[in-house]
Amino acid sequence: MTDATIASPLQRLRTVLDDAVLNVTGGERPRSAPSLERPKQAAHGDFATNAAMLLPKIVGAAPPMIAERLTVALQEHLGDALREVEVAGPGFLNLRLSDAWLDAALADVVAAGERFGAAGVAVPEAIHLEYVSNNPTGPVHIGGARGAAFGSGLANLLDFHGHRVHREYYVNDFGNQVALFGASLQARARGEEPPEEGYQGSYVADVAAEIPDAATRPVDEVAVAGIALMVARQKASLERFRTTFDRWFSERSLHQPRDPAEGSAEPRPSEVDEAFGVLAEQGRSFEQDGALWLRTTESGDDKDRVMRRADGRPTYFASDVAYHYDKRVRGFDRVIDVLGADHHGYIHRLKAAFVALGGDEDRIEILITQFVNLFEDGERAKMSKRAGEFVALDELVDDIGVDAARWYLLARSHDTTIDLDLAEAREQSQENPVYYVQYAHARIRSILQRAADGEVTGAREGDDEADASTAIVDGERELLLALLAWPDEVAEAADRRAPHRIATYALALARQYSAFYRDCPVLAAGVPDEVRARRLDLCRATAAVLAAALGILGVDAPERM
RNA sequence: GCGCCCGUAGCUCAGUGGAUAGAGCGUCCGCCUCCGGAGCGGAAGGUCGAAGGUUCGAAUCCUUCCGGGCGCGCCA
Repeated sequence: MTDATIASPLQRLRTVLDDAVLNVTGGERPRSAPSLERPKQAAHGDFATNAAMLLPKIVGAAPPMIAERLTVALQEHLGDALREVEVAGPGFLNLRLSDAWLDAALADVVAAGERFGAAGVAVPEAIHLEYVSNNPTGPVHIGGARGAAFGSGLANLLDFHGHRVHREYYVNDFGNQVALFGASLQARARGEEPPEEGYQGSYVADVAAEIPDAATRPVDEVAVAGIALMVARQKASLERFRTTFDRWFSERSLHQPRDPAEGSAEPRPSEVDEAFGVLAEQGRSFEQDGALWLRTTESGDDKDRVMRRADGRPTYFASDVAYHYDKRVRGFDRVIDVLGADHHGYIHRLKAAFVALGGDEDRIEILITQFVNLFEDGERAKMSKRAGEFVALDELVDDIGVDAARWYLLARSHDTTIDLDLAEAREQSQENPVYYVQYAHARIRSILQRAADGEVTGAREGDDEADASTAIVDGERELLLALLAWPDEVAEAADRRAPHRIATYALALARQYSAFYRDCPVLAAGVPDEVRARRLDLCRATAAVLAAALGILGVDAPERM
């Protein structure tokens, strides 16, 4: 079975519902697709739909009346699979499915294994995803940590959903900050203080010590060597944080002439110059006061932006323009930039550049991650007091661990500020949500291992009084319904660029499993074989979905803890 | 002043048109003859910042206002 042929049980049910709707309307579709979701209350059935309430204008009848007609249509389509339908409230249709349907659905889930819920996207895209992009003149700081958690989580999520994701880090290795970094390194190598506006962090001396002859070499060579070392350090920090990239894109490369095209001896102009040429051709740029400007106001910016100063030096924005030119030329279906909150003012100008260079406005998304405030027992935390440094990603990971750090940074929507209490994430780690989910996974794996070893535990008190019925009980049903929601959760989270939804879902599923674990013995003697088989399947499916969810979040799914 | 984000339980946060608004932590009361107690059950706790509006229906959409964060360079 390939990914493309994995149709989720719920998806098939939705198709039936759509058919029923078309039957009732005579072929016309409602403006918005009918919902098909688990109702909040168990009394409202396995699934509920608002379909009847979307159709009054089309059908010319009141929702309850339409619901009755939908009921008939659904009964025709589903037959015995449908155990019960009721019209409730303002026109909701509450569906209850038969054991046979549920068993078949479970079989589908188990067959799909860890790929259940994967590759569900209707139109896969090649997506360029840029995230973190810290300056290479210091360690990855807490803002970068959030960008890393969100960016890598989003990349994993989009990938799981069926897109092709290219992960990229933009290295700002160009401009006067690089020169300043070089000067700071050389000063440290000579045992001097860095320049007034230079880099003061303690890491500067460490890096300087790794550069041969740093005290005497030309300062620009020191700068280049220093940047290379810093990038390597960032790479190591990020890999430890389970955040990787397909490419580390050099800003400097945008300013350098490129190798000749095939069959030519002439070097090609830099991408900056080429982008400038395209913009001039398109009439998107203009010269004023000797400077070269881009008309970013056409994309909602509050003023136009300079790309090249009167003295010929490019601005930082020139690099952005060329970088987005490069992204566009590389031929992705979509470009997503993940930026920190302090860059939200750049949204318009980046979109303007992308569009001016021939990109489609709907093909670029700029996502802003909000700030992270660290607390320690309710007080503002001061982790790194070394001058000139923000709290480093490494320190955070040393303190609370990769799994907790990723969970806390990824379990919340990217556009809300996070107040992270380190004492809570660290000292109460035993009761941390992330460990709760991991525990559920480890516990299931343990049961599955025992089952594989042929273990049967003693009958539990009360078990022998139970009849030998093989009907699906509430604990099984609720867990299965939670599992069936997984593909929808993935689709929703991916479409909304909201990996935090995966964390919310994983926690809810782990809770649901706990209820099942409490009420439904798997290995106990006296459990009918058919029931044990079903419960083992539920265990297998839950473990697979938890592992997939944790995998998206970049959190370990341990076999034992 | 203008722009972006946020305002939901004591705290941290889910919930972007559906039925009685949820979780974790914290607090209180219970549960280890039982597949992993890193667990389970229960309780208390909410004018969803405020006021209008749209709708059969609003935490969710619109308007205004009030709080908080961030940004408004020919710096990078």
